[in-house]
Amino acid sequence: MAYSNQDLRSAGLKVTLPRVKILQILEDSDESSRHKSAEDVYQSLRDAGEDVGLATVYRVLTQFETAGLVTRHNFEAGHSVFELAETGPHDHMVDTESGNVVEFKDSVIEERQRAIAEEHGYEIVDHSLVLYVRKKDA
Amino acid sequence: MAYSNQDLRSAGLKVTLPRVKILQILEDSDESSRHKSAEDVYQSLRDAGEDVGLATVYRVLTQFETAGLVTRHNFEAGHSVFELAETGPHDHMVDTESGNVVEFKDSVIEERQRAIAEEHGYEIVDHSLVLYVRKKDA
DNA sequence: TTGGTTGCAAACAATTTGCATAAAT
DNA sequence: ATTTATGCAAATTGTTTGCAACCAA
Repeated sequence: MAYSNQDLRSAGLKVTLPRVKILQILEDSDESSRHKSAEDVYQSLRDAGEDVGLATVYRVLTQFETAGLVTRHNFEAGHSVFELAETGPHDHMVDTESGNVVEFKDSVIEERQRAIAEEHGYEIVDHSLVLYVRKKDA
Repeated sequence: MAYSNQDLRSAGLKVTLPRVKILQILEDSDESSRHKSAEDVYQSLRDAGEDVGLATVYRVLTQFETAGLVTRHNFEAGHSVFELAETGPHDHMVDTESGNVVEFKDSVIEERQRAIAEEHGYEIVDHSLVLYVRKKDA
């Protein structure tokens, strides 16, 4: 279920080299490196010998976000990280020592969130749950 | 249970006008405006006739954070907001239309978080849960 | 052809830092 | 008298924008 050029077209975006390459980079990353900053993506492009400007990386990532292809996170101040949106909604656990990110999903928490918002007369538009964790030493 | 000059001293910080004033501003804000950006604090200072530089506001807020007197949040990219730490751990609901912030606490969610981290061999060091919400139209 | 797209440089916004001066202990 | 803080301006960092050249449709 990888994104295709057709997905770009459907989003009203022309199929250009920068876009295709960036999408590829996001798809090719394994689970432990799904979350990349604009700078990360930019570096990957350079490593792959592609001559794409950093400004373009930002523009494309923002367009992808608008199109719903990627999700932007602000785990920490100062910079955003992006991830492909194909895995559906989920939350994150960030290992404070290794920087690793683990994804998880919990319906109990989801339901509680909904209920709490409702108690206050609200409906949830979006949410962000990040657990900052440390490996438990045996 | 307001913070005092003694708390500043205990944190190894000299009791200076900027620090006292900033602490005061954070304490005097009512529940609906507990969360302030550095710029907000800076404006409050100017409104109060105090001539404190913005750089100092940033420095002091960062020192307060280190000392555990305030907590920094990154609700959205681009800027941080700070709040007094005296109310203990809790989560946030941000009204996407008015910008209002509502605090809440839910032990069911807390327990699930703990359990989930544990399932992965982790212990929670910190966490951030923000619900972006919208008033439910009747 | 032609309107969307890119690269580059300049513009920006939030935050940090260097340094000489000023204030706290 | 010492040590720590402050204000200001300059420097950084992450991100956005203006614009002329460029490329996909």
